[in-house]
Amino acid sequence: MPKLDKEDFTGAVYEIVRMIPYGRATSYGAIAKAISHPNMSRMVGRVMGQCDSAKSGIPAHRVVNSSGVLSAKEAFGNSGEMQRLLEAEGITVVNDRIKNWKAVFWNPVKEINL
DNA sequence: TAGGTGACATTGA
DNA sequence: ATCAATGCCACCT
Repeated sequence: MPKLDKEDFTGAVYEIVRMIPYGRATSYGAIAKAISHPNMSRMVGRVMGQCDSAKSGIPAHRVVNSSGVLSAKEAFGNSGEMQRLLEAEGITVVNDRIKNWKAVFWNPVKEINL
């Protein structure tokens, strides 16, 4: 398995997030697993927080926690910006939670190994 | 250099 | 639904 430096880890996370299809979303843990680091969900979150989603072209709004809750919305400059972006893609969000999360969830591991 | 604290989490009770 | 325990890394003192 590939040994990832912190920069490589960051880059890997970026790639995964960019792969997320329109109208879908995934979780931090899923991304961590996708790069062979099942316990680094929080690091993924940290990377997302540091990355400038708008500038990097990374749809960070498609990344939520395992329950489909928008934990990161405040990182978008707050005020439901994240929710708005998701709804713009056809994802329904209620009380900071993605509706029908099970169906919206996108599994990166499947796509990568494929 | 070493140690302590925090983080966009996850899981189980 | 809410609370507590766990674990890994990055950053600051």
